[in-house]
This record gives sequence, C-alpha cells and structure tokens, in this order.
Amino acid sequence: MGESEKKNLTIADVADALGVSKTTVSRAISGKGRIGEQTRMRVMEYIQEHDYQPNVIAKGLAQSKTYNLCVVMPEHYGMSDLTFFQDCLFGIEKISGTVGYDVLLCICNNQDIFSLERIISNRKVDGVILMCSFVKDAQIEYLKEKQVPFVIIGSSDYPDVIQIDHDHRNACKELTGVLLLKGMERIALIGGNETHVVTKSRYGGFADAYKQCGKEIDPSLVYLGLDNPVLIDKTVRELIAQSVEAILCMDDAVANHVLKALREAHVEVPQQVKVASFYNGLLLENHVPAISALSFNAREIGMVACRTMIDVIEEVPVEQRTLLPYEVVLKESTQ
Amino acid sequence: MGESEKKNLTIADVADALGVSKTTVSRAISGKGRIGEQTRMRVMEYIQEHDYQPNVIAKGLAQSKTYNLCVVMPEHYGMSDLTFFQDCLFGIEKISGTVGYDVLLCICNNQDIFSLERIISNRKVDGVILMCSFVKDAQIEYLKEKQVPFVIIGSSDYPDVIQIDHDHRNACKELTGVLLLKGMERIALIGGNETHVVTKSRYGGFADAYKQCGKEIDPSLVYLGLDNPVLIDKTVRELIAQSVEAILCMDDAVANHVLKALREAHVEVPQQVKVASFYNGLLLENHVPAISALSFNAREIGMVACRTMIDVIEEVPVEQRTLLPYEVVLKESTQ
DNA sequence: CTGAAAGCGCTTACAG
DNA sequence: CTGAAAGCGCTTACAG
Repeated sequence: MGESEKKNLTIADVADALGVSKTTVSRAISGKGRIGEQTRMRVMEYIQEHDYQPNVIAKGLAQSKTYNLCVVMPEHYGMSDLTFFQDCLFGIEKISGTVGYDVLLCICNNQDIFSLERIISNRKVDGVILMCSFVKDAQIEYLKEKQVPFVIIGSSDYPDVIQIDHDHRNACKELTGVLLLKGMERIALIGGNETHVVTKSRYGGFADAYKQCGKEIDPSLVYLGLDNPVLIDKTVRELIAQSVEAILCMDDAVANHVLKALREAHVEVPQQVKVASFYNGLLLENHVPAISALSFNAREIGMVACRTMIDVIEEVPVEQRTLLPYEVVLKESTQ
Repeated sequence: MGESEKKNLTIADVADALGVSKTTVSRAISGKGRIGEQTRMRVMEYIQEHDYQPNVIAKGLAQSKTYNLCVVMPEHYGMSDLTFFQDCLFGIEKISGTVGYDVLLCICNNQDIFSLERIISNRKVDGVILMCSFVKDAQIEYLKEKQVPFVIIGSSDYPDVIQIDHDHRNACKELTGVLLLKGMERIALIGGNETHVVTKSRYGGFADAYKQCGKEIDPSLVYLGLDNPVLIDKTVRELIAQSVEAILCMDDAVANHVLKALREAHVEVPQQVKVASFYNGLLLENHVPAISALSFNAREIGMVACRTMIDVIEEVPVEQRTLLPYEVVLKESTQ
C-alpha cells in the first residue's frame, strides 16, 4: 500500500509472485481448462488484493477478438429520430457493458460509408449494429461482402439480415383503425422519408387498416416524402381546403409542424381536425392538447439488438427477425 | 483476383513475398527508421496491390496504444442538450477518423461512473473527452487519480484541466446587454441546472451586463434551477403578475415552455414581454415569432476538443483553455 | 540501409 | 492438475 502503482500488473507478474505459470493464472481467470480449486483460489485472491486488471487488448489479440461493437448512426437526423437514436444507443451501451463489450461509434450516411469501411478494415470490432437502414443500403451491401457479422435495428428486404424491429406495421394499422372506426372518411397521411424502410411499414399498416374495414384509401390525401416545414405548411392548407377530418403524421416532427400550421389557420384540434403521430418522441411531450401517438421503447430495442449482436458473435443461434411490441396511446387530439 | 480472400494478410506475409524482413516492411509503412527509397517503394506497391491492411490492434499492443478515444455523454439530457451532444459527437468523430482514432462511447451520470471505470481499467482508450462536466465532478476526480489524459468540453474549476469551451459568459453578457440598452428594467432569468458549470458562466455573464450598465440585478426575478414544466409555468405566471418586461431563458427547452406559458396567458411576444434564450438548439428553429438566442457551433467545439485530445496524447503542447466564439442572433422576440 | 531477436500481454494446443 | 512453448501481428532497440 502507498506504493506508486504506475506500472500495471501483468499476468506474468502474478505468476511470478505466486510461483505458478502464466498458463495457470490465465486458466484461473478465464475458467477455461482444468485447474485445481486450491490454486484457483490463490490466484483469484492475489488478483483481488493487488487489483490486477487483465489487458483486454492483449487478450483480444490472442483470441482474434476485439470485444468492441460498432454502432452506426445516421449522419442526418431530425428532431424526432434523435431521441430514438440516443435512447437506443443507451440501451446498446447498457447491455454491451454488462457483457464486457465496448461500443465504437460510427457516423455514416447512406452515400458515404467511408467511416464504416475504416473501422472494419482496421479490424476494430467484432460486429456492427446498424441503427438505421435504407431501402437501398450501402452499409448492408458492404458488410455482407466483407462477411462481418451485423444486425439491424429496423427491417430490411435484403436476404438473410438479422433484424430487430418494432411492429410498426401493426401499430400503424391499429391507430389508423381507431380513426376509421370513429367513422372518419377523410384521413390524410403525411411525412415520411421514402428512402427509409420504416416508411414502407408505416404506409403498409395504414393500408392494412383500410383493407380490414373494407374502405379505399383516397390517394389525394396521402403525401409521402414531405420533409420540410414549408411543404408541410402548404400541404396542411390544402388539406383544410379539402375539409380533411384527421391528419396522421409519420413522426412527431411532422406532427409538430402540422399542429403549428393548424394553429395558424385557426383550426381547432381535435374539434375540427384530429391529429395523431406514428412516432412519439420527446418533442410533443408537453403539447396542449395532448397528441395521440404510437409509442415504442427505444431503449429496449437497443438492448435487444445488442444482446442479439453478441449472441451472433458468440455463435449462439438467434432469430432472424424479432418484432417488439408497441403501445397505441390515445389522447385528446383524436377524441 | 478472384481468390477467396478469407485470410487477412500480415506483415510477415508481405515480408516473405518480398524476400525482406518484417522490420523492413514495418519501417516502410510507418516511415520511421532509415530505409532505402527503393525497398520502400517495393513494399508500398505490394501493399497497395494486395490490399494489405495493418492490424491496428496488434500495432497498438506493441506500442501500448489503443488508437481509441473515449467520449463520455451524460445519461440524462434534455431536449436542447441533445442536439448539442449529437453535433458535438459528430465533430469529434469527424476529426478522430481523419487521424486514425476511433471513438468509444461511454454513458455516465455524475453519480455513477462505473461505465467509465470499466473502460479505463480495461485500458481500451488513450484519452477521454468529457462532453459535460459538473461543479463537483466524479469523472474528473477519477481521471486525475488514474492519470488518464483527458479534456473537457466546457469549463471547470478543477485545477489543471484542459478545457474547450464556448465563451458563454461574454455571450450572455452581450445578449443581456442588448435588453438592458433597450431600457428594460425588469428582466427575469430562469432555468439552469445548478450542478452544471455552464449555469455559473451564464449567470456570470448576466451579472456582468448589469455591472457594466451600473444597474442592480433584482434577485426576485432570478429563478435558477427550474427544471420542470410545471415549475416554469408557475414562475411565468408570477413574472407576469410582477409585470416583467423580458424573460431570459437558460436554454431553448426552458424557452419553449416559457413561450407556451405566455401563449396560454395570452401575453404577446414581443409586444408585451420579450423573450430570448441563452442556448439555441433545434427546438425553437421554426418558432413564430422567431426567438433571439445565442448560437454556438457544437460541431466545431467537438472538432477542436478532439484535436486537442489527440495533441495531448501525442504530447504536443496545448492551451490549457481555449474559448470558442459565439453569435448573438437577434430576432423578432426581442424587438 | 537492413535484419534477427525480444517484447507488447495475453491464450492455447501439446505434453507430462 | 500444471507448465514450456508457440502464437496473435505488430514495433523497436541493438547490431551489423
């Protein structure tokens, strides 16, 4: 005690101190290979007392492992994705930490996966988690080519990719169904980046609800790909002119703008027009009136994705696709 | 070509292929040590053609380096911090990638730095960047004790810590000054987490402005530590009753609630009360009326912090404190 | 200018 | 049950 503990202990140090071989120490620590209970105890005790910390990098080199996961975030994000990615990331980090893996961050956009390529060719990770996937996805194509284990958060039409997703389709179906059951005839659907796979799922759910009720979608009320406030404003005014009864928004950033446009046009929610969002982030949290929306647990999906990724790395069998539950939260805006 | 390139090339492979020693190959690649221009070229050519990728992990082990940076994000965040952290992170990643470092993510709160301890004792990083620091900061104390190189984004009263910050104090002084110069007498200041160092800086700037004008702060108009909508609501109502002329908000999440409370009380901005924010995120982006606010470049501070961290690691001298510029953006809400 | 050898700190057949 | 030795893929004095 009181020693200047500048130098880190190595496995050789503890072997020497105990008069055993490095092999024995290694075995005591890893639990692999036969070893006498006595010696094991001695080693563990010494290690505890002298605060020996194995060098994970060296261990990794010997095992051709890194104990790192790469998680790739999209470079471009909107206000509402952001909290999703953040919470999701926290979920990933939470699990990875508990099983001794670390998270290496990678920022990509679908046009430029240079950053991902660097990390992979540097062999810095054992697997990668894609937080965002696209209809045509350069990341997926690259990872498949390089035969790097990966999972995606979301869905994908690429074959053989391991997917962890929320059940957006059924969620959207259910929320749309609620409005349809109220007898609404003129329901608009707006927003949604069409390069994202989730946009297809959401639209699919919307369509499913119509089909189930035996009604037809009115294509003139569907505006996909609206990605800026000015367009949304304009669209909302058009919808009002067409005496729309309800507006479904692809996410709460869209909903936020829709609500603003409605307010400016002095249209009351929910009295004159009902509004709901297909994704519920922090943005609308304190809105008055409270906004009906789908609710997904971002942290949970991160945790499940991470668990799955590690299973893949450690070669335990996993489901090809796992679908997580959702909540339909009906509030004032659809009443 | 066409070969199944399952096995990665090693430095030994290229040495063999070229009939030189591993030493020579290593030197050709690293540029360190004497080496004939001829042989250097031969090595480089071979490497290029056969797409040899050095194993960064092995290199690191030999050099006792990791080529990883740890960036720690706070676990708890508000809507307005979030875009800051995100952009900042992107700035860090941008620079780190270009100089061959990767970013290891760590989530901490000031009570629980377990995650950071794990990464440090696993020796997974060469240095750490703290994106958020506290008046009493367990992270800083730990890193100093362990003698791990680190820099912080923000300011700190701990001795000898390398700080990269925006000049919040002068920024706040300037914005407050603008209102004071308009002849406002009753300016309120609200919001701000008092465990954050930046809250002190902001308040300091606010106070500086008063001092410069030879006026006195009215303590009954200062509400620090307001961290929830309900409290903000209540406070805004009190302020209205006290016929406040302007409300300065510590950040735009606070501003957002203030604006909402004002709207509900049918108080017009800026006609009856002026409003401005000391931090400008995405949240107020499209607000009507447009909100005056301070503007800081989060991506830039991330880049500078990362550059500084790497300089520290590579032992090039750095400034103890670097202060980045700000913009005071005056819009409708203070006119 | 070039190379043989030891070393970074672990793991893991192989032999006893 | 335990250990000597080779190996993971690099770097770097040291010697020539």
